[in-house]
Amino acid sequence: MKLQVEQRLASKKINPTAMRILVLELLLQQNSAISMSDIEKGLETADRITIYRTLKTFEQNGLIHCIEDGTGIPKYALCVEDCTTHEHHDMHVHFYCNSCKETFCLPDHRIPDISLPAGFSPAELNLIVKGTCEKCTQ
Amino acid sequence: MKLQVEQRLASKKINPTAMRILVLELLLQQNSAISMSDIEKGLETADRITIYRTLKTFEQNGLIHCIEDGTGIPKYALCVEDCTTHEHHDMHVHFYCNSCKETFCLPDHRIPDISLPAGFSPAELNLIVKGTCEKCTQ
DNA sequence: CCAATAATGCAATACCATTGCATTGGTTAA
DNA sequence: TTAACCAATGCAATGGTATTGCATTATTGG
Repeated sequence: MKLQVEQRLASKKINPTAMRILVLELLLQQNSAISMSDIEKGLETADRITIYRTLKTFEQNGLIHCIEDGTGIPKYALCVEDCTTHEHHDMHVHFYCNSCKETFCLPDHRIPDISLPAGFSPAELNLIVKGTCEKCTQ
Repeated sequence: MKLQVEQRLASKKINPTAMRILVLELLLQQNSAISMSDIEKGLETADRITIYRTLKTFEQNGLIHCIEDGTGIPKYALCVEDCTTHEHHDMHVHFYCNSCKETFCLPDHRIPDISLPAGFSPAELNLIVKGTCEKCTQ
């Protein structure tokens, strides 16, 4: 278990400190994207600023990606294994549930091509679908 | 001119006060979505809180819509004429230019249908395309 | 014209991101 | 083993924005 976590950090060239292992373990347990304060609540010992910098480090090294789901509060989720630092730009769909307020990555649902007006060249796509999630529909 | 502005307010059941006319006129002049502080800078006399509440009123009455373009700073733009309060949810594409930092509505470019996993029911779509805009491409 | 209601402006609050700086901890070289 | 270095951490402080309370002013309806 812990070994896998450390390997995952190492594969992204991130020093496996105690704090980073804790944060990564917490992220691995999630099935939805979580905010900085979620992480702060999930860890007894941690200082907000340390978590903030830990997430920045993870993001820069392509371990996680940041999602702006329209709430104004950034959420974080693990990238898929093979995403590289420069190309990990959320090319999949994110789903925000209006009921449980959770944000899900839908990595299998790629964003279809959009036709843009002449002169507009796209670099990055970010599609937020809001609605009701699987759990809350029942 | 001013008459048209007042009529537009009246059609959304918004009392045409001096401040609201000024803010709406400013919005009519834009060809991109602007933030609250943009409006504050654009108007000599205005108080930040009044603008804040004016925009909330406009939004509630379906005169403008709010765009979360991923910067964390909400932007506002006029809705198309026929949009109703409950159905004015940004079903078109927004474009954020990484160069000039402006946010454009592309109302003619509707978002294609997305297939979601079973149980997920969409209510609202929000697609932000980031890249380089017409002006900055040249 | 007056009373009721809505809108405004000021002050204050709260929240979150971000940075500076001092301290800790772990690794390397002498 | 110790000294020196670099990365990581934690505390304190700052800055920006959203948001609310309350008193004042403007607007509307009778």
